[in-house]
Amino acid sequence: MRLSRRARYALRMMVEITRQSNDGSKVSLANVSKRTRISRRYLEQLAIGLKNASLIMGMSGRSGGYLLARPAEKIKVGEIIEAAIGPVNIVECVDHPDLCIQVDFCPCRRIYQRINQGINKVMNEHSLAELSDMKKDCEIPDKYKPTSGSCPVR
Amino acid sequence: MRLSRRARYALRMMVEITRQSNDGSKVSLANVSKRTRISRRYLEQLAIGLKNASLIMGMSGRSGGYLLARPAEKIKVGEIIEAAIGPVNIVECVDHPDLCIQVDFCPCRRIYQRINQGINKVMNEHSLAELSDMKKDCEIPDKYKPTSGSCPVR
DNA sequence: ACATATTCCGATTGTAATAGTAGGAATTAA
DNA sequence: TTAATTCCTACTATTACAATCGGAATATGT
Repeated sequence: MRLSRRARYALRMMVEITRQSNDGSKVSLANVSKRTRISRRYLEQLAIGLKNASLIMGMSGRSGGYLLARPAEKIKVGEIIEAAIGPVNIVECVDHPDLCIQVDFCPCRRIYQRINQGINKVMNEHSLAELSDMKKDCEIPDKYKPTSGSCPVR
Repeated sequence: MRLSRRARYALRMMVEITRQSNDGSKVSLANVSKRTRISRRYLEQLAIGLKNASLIMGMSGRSGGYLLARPAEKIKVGEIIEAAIGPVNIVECVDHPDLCIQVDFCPCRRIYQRINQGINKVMNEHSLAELSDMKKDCEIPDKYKPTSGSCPVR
């Protein structure tokens, strides 16, 4: 039961945009890619989803880039994850009750719902601002920064 | 972020064993298969894991079968799921910190840990006995029971 | 005007995890 | 000795995910 890389990359991307965009300036995906070591191509895909969810705004053109659509305090972690991978439900029967003939008699259903609630509660208790706060050792020291090759950070 | 079918089947299997084994009697996988519509072959695989985790005991031979290794009250949902799919961690870096060069500087790590804690808390708050309790509409009415074919219950 | 850096869009391919099947050995009761 | 069971290992199919690719549209700086 893993959180997909897609979701984690989306979080890292948002953190990076927040950190780089100090005074509402635009941040290019090329820059985000350099600092996160996630390929620009992949970031582009993620950006579309985040944009459609109205979490960021994108400007095309030469000095284009992205910026947050709202203050980081008002963007919840859960919103970012949902934008990246859709609603978080650990079982299908929540989205598609008709897939299971025993939904109404399923002894486990209540447990699944509670786990779901637990996950979503935590995700919506924390904002992007909290994640982006750099008050202590949130910066990767140079000696850990790879200089080339694909992303060794998972 | 779905709970695998393997884990859900393991839960259903355990519930079925609990319900069928009233006075500590053995329950054959053939019977479990009939009632759950999960293939006997697949149940066999799951049973191995549950047995290794000391949740059930298996007796070979003609009138063999499985029974709970402990009272259902003392078996937590989390134990069953862990026996089926291993420890529940939504990110790899908990199991394998060396996979990510930025573990110590990861802004998201705390969130991941909290979500993990939330999930595991719920899973260990509930016992197999609770799931197996049949006090109300936990039985699939006959009209919903498939008579042949592969498992339509997911 | 033009070159360039960017977002934007759809398609494709590669890869790993999961689901499910299969054959047959070992065990034990009827 | 037959039959029903657990037990063990391997294989195959399917699916979801990760990642790449080509190129169009857009805007900017020079």
